[in-house]
Formats: sequence, C-alpha cells, structure tokens
Amino acid sequence: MNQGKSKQKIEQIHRTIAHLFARKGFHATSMRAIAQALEMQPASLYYYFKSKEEMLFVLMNESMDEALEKLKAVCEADCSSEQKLKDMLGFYARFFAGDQEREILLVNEIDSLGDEYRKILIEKQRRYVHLIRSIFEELAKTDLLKEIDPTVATFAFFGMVHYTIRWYNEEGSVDVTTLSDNFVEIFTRGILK
Amino acid sequence: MNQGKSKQKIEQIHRTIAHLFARKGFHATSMRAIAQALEMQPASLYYYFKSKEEMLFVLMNESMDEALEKLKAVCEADCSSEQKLKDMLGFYARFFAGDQEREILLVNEIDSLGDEYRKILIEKQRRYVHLIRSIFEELAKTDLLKEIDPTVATFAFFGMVHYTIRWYNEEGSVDVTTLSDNFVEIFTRGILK
DNA sequence: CTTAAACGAACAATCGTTAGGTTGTTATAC
DNA sequence: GTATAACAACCTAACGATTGTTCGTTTAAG
Repeated sequence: MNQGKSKQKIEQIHRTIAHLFARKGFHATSMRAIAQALEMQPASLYYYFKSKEEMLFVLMNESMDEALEKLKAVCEADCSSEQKLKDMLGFYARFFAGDQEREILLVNEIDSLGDEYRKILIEKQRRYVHLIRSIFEELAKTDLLKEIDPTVATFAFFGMVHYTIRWYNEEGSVDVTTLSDNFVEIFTRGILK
Repeated sequence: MNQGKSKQKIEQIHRTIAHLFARKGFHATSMRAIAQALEMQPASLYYYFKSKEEMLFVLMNESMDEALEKLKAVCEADCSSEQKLKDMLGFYARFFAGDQEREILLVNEIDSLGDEYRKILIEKQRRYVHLIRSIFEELAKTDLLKEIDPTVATFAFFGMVHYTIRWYNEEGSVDVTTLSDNFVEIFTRGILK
C-alpha cells in the first residue's frame, strides 16, 4: 500500500518548488536554492526527481491535468451555450486567481522545457484551446456571437485571465467573486454602458 | 558629433539581443550565445554594455520610454473620453502586435533586473498605469462606465493586449487592424450580440 | 599618434549532476 | 526475541561544464 515518499512530504516539496519557480523563474532558480528552501542537500532532490527539468514538468503536468478535467466538466454540462460561457469564464477566473503559483508556471515556463516534455504539454494545451473554441462556435451557431474572430476571442480571454497572476492579490480590495463577475461582464458585454 | 558606436551598428546589436532575450528568456541566453549571434567574441560585448543586466535594462528602458511618450500623446489629445479610450486601445493593440520582441521583455523580464534598474522601470510603469486609469476615471465621471472596478478594467485590458505576443503572428490570417478593432469591440461592448 | 572596435585567453564562481556512503525504520528468518 | 536483510531517505564530496566577466593585446581608421 505504502508507495513510499509520503503524499504529504511530496506535496510540500512540490509546493515549495512551485513557489520558487513561480517567483524567480525556472532558470534563475538553482538546485542549491531549492535544496536550501527544503532544508536538504542538493543531491537529495535527485531522490525525488531525476532532473531539474523533470521537476518543472511534473508541476506543470499536474496543473494542466487538473485544469483540463475541470474545464471538461463545464463543457459537458447540460445547459445553454451562453450559460456554459459564463460558467467557463467564472471557473477559469477563479482557477487562476486562486492557486496562482502553479498556474504561473503554465503561462511562463513552457519554453523552459525540453522538446519531449514540451510536446506532451502542448498537446494537452491544444485540447484545452479546442474545448474553449467549441463554446464560441456553439455561440456563433445560435447567432449570439458578434462577428469577432473566434481565435481573437479565445486568446483575448486567455490573456485577460492569465494576466491576473501578475497583479491580482487575493488579500487586496477586490475579492475573487467580484473579479470573476467583472471578467464575465467585460468579456460578454464590455465596459461601457 | 560622432558619438562613436555608430547608430546603425548599435541598433542592430540591440535588435539582435532583444530577439534572443525575447525568444529564449534573459537567464537562458548566455553572453556567448549573444556574441555568436553578433559574430563577435564575448569580450567585445563589454565595449557596448557594462554588464549583461545593463543590456536588458537598456532595451526595456527604450521600449518603455517610447510607449510612455505615445500613450501620453493619446491622453493629452483634445477629444471625448470615449474617443480617447478607443484611440488608446487601438494604439496599444497595434504597439504590441507590431514590434513584439521589445515589448515581450517589458512583460516577461521585469524580475530579471536587479533592484536599482527595476526601480526605475517600476516607476515608469506606475506613471503608465496612472495614465490609463485616468481615462477610465474620466469615463466614469461622464457616467459612461459600468460599475466595474477600474483596477480590474485596467489589467483586464493589459492582459488581453500583452498576451498577444504569445500567440499572434502578423503573417497569419488575422491582420493587425482586425486584431485592434476586435480588441476595442470586445473590451467596450463585449463579444455577445 | 590616437582611439574605436575588436580579439584570445583566462578568471573565479556557479551550474546541474553523480558516485558512494550513512542513517533510521521495517519486514523476514531463525 | 534477536539477528539480518532490505529499503527509504537522506548525506558528503566531488565531477566536468558553463556562467558572467576581466585582462592585456591587436587591428584598422583618421
């Protein structure tokens, strides 16, 4: 039953590494700095990961799978496409405003991975973008969407949400629900009266 | 009159370095790689820059000054606040869709700078955000703006635009004008009919 | 004769990584 | 119950490679 490497410990290690990678960047974070943060010797890290690159991949892959799973649930729900859009926007805004340090890696560090690792994540990202595009296409089919390029719409949305990790502070004056609601309103109806 | 270091050569050097920093990231680009791209020896770079960090700062500072100047022109124009908003959105979208490699540095590599350099840019960025916020406040005063947090609106817009450099290709199916128009439409009136 | 613009060679420091050893705990054999 | 094997979870010490940078020198132009 025991798979060794107790779940708890592993989770703490992952969290610490994600924190460092997110704050300083992958290349600017040395194995020695990671080891120090975990009160370990650099060599000990190789008991948990086979390389520095694998560290980054494992973290990103976890986040990606989680995001993909949740998004799929929203897309497969039995409701109108307009409701789906709003659900999706809401979920996504929350997701990125919440556990930021993991998601910042997905946005910033894709190119820090080698070809093999990157290919895996790009493929998942492709499925991801496809799911979101499908919502826009549904909207277009029911004639609810303006004549806006679906690609532009998709990435305008990604940009809006992904960028939250650069400025948003959960302890600040804007709470997550307001943020999410504002995003939905801006994206669907715009900022002007 | 001749300040040495002919303008042309310097410009080419800056362009090449910006390209490398933008594509691979600051920390992942070595001085040797830069030298090779310029068909120089690593030591020769120190005739033009006193350090690697100064390279990054000079590039970012140039871009920042350029952006700030242009934005100021838009904000000080004599026209309605709604027109200002649209001008600003248009200018900004174009700015980022155009000379992407310089702007990607502004968005991605702020934290790669040491404290002194970063402080200078943060201050300029502060002035920048303030200019944009002032437009939103003007709109609110004339009761054109919805009840949306101005901070959220500002950064929603930044996000939308800054993210273009991650996906937009000028040679693709969407031209810059369409992109800019779509951004303005989404941001002011939303994607739904 | 000066100076701009480069060069080759080397510097100390740091990088990711590995080899091999030392613990403490747990499961099995006697 | 005690010895023994096995293993997880670390360690120390060092490896070769690469990092940003500096040194003193050379070349070309005015």
